[in-house]
Amino acid sequence: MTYRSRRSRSRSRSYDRDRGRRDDWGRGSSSYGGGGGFGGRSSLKGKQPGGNLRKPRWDLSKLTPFEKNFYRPSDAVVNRPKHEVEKYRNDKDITLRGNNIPNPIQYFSDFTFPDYVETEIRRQNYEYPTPIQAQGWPIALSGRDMVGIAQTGSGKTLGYIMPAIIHINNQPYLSRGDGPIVLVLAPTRELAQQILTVAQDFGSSVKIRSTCVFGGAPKGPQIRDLERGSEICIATPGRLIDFLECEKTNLRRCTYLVLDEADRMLDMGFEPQIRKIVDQIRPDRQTLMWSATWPREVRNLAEDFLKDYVQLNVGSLQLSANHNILQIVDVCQEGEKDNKLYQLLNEMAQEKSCKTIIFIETKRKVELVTKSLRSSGWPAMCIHGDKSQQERDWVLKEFRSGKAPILVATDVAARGLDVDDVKFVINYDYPSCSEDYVHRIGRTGRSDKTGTAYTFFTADNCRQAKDLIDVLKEANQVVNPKLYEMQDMRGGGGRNRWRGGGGGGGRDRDRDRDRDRDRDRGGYGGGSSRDDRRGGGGSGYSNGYGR
DNA sequence: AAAAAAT
Repeated sequence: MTYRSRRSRSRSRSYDRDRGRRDDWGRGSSSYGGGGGFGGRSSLKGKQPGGNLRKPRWDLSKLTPFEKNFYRPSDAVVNRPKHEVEKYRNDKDITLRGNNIPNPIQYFSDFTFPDYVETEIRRQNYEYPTPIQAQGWPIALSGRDMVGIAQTGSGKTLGYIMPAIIHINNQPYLSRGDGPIVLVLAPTRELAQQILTVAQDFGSSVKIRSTCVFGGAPKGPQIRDLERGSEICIATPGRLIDFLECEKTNLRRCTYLVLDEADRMLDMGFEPQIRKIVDQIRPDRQTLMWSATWPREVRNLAEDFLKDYVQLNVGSLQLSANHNILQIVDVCQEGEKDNKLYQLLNEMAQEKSCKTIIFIETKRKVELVTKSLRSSGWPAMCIHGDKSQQERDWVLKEFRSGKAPILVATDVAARGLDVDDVKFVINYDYPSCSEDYVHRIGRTGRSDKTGTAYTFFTADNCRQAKDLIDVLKEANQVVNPKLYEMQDMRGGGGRNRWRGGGGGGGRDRDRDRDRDRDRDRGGYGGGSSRDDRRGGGGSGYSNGYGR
């Protein structure tokens, strides 16, 4: 007997008994948003996104017993003995803040997983949970809210999808007209689709239906999926609000909310949309928020959306890149870039696998460079936000499969994209903030592989020099001496978006970071001195910058 | 100044 059937059978009687009253809360009138649920009819042309959505009046006292207790902590959680836990956390550079934090699980065997999860873990040949999963799963499975701060590629998608699937299996089946139980919000369409594949890999064997809701694609199929019932919905904000407004779906059944790449979504100005959506979800939901950084804006969002949450941080809070990546910075003139690019591509073409992403600042330049590459016979394709979604999907597919091993891209591809075997990242233009640099080069060196990042750095980028030097040093890379000259050209640290945006210079950021660290120490008593790892000096790399 | 995201 599967976990699901066991669970739902033991629960089904009380659930059925409650169904009559359930309608009071669900589709009925009394306590829910005043007559007919979400917003009025569709006389809403030309309004602001979500302007039509009314915030439901949540009357939690009128919930049925089941709804009140919509989730019971999973019996899959096993608490490890304490001394092992401390050792694990120290080894993995994991920091935590919060009350009553469940102990991590280090091996899959530490869990008594439901059968279907074990089957899936075996089928996909996972050996160990990643650190984010090892510490994140017990938290998520115990029903707690959490913030996970980790770079992408750390296994965080499965970190929230697996608990989501167990969560769903503790719920009654969807009825006609029910919206999703699990909602995942993501910043870009590509990322949303990528999360969908993880959800489907894991969920399909237990008949959990996942669907993806995003713009640029026909609405029909998405609406059909929602109407048929999907337990998991992964969405970019705009299209979801659209569907909520015209009542193609609703969030009345949603009890598990994931905000992925929260810092990115805030950067992109999604905050009002996110708030509109979250307002539609019952306040006693379980909320998981994921972010690569922990700036004030994200902290504020966490304070607003999460209750008594556990903050889990894997890796250091300072801006740092994956250490499996060889980072080479070429300080040069704008006009030299094209020749240098061709030179690099020629060298790379010698390698066996040579999937390469070239990042360029503007959509127009992306087009130009792609054209020039193609006319020289390079198998390059490009992706940016002005292309039709169809084209974006197709290009990405060709790149993933290796048919088109050179991808020229704007920052639409900078974050979260998980493509196997990307060997090289070329920053043709240095990004506007160094955090994006870390994300871009993170497209290579995924899942313990190695990769190389070449970066063209011009005098125009000098205000970013200090951040870049810090990142290079932290990753024990050779620092091109010309970078120090660049840094001197404009004193240290320019303003950067990733810490508080307005007016934050390098010094502000250091202060911010120190305070974070102090709070960590106070919070759980063990704040390891992450910064001590800095300044590791030279590595064995002899690289050819400045060629 | 630019990128992303609903039509």
